[in-house]
Amino acid sequence: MSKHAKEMGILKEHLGKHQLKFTRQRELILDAFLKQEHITAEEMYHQLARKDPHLGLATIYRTLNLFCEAGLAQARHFGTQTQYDNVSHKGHHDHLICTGCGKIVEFENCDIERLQEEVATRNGFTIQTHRLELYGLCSRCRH
Amino acid sequence: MSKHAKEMGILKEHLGKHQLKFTRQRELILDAFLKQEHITAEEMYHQLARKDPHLGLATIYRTLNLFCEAGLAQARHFGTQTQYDNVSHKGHHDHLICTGCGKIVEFENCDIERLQEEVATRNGFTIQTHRLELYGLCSRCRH
DNA sequence: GTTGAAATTGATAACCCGTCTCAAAAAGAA
DNA sequence: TTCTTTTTGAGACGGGTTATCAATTTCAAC
Ligand SMILES: [Mn+2]
Ligand SMILES: [Mn+2]
Ligand SMILES: [Zn+2]
Ligand SMILES: [Zn+2]
Repeated sequence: MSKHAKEMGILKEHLGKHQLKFTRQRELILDAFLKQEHITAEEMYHQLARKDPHLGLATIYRTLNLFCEAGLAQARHFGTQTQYDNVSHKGHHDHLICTGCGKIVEFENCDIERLQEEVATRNGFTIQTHRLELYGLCSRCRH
Repeated sequence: MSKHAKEMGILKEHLGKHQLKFTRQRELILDAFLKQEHITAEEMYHQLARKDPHLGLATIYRTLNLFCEAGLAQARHFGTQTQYDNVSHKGHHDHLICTGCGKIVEFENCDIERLQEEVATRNGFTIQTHRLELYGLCSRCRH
């Protein structure tokens, strides 16, 4: 049994439902993706160049976006490039981002989420998604 | 006394401190900007084309960024284009965004802000800025 | 295992948004 | 008015992502 059998199953189910095909590239990219917390398309491009020098950047973008549709990833726009966030084996979470060194810390806070719901309700909204990012200096960069 | 005397004063003070000049374009753009809650550079470009058909898009971008430096505006990246948020006469606030009609509602919630500080402290971070956006359907779009 | 329709891939062109460049114009202190 | 400095407008440019399209691969049906 492969290391990422569960996620591979999720992907295959999504492919089946949308008459999409299981390819060597999709398998390769999923394997690499699941080893990361966050990764950009370019980073993955360079990383995978060793395993398959012919893998195109467009394929990486297409595949990471496919993972988002399948619920395995979530696209986040921290800085200039899109970060693809691995959410397959942890639930929703938000981020602390160090403006000094770029370090990213994940966190989850039910109290904040609850207050968000309250705000939405008070304004007649039904929340579908949200984005909470805290930018600042980590302990190392403060000194 | 002009309608936007206070903000014009803030701008002029900023200009003075940085040996920048007060121009017809900057005055025109500030006047238009202060009538909005949020606006993109393109929107303002088209809107002002009537008053001055020769006003360049680059000037609008430069001037809106200047307003950010002067503390009159804040750049926000809701969708694909940068929204310049009028913060001159209200303090910091966050946003509810309707994914149906694009409506944007501003809100402020001290409890959420306090919890954010707690999360940051717990992780050794000092917050500089944050971004909180709640995406969902407004009451009209839900039906 | 072959066949053949449908999906996918990779190279690269196109795209979008925003910034940069630079010569001409405007500001404003003296 | 003079003269230096800043600003402007037109368009070129740049980074990140998506669109295009011919060649290849997948996979269901024989
Ligand atoms: Mn994350
Ligand atoms: Mn606002
Ligand atoms: Zn840091
Ligand atoms: Zn709506």
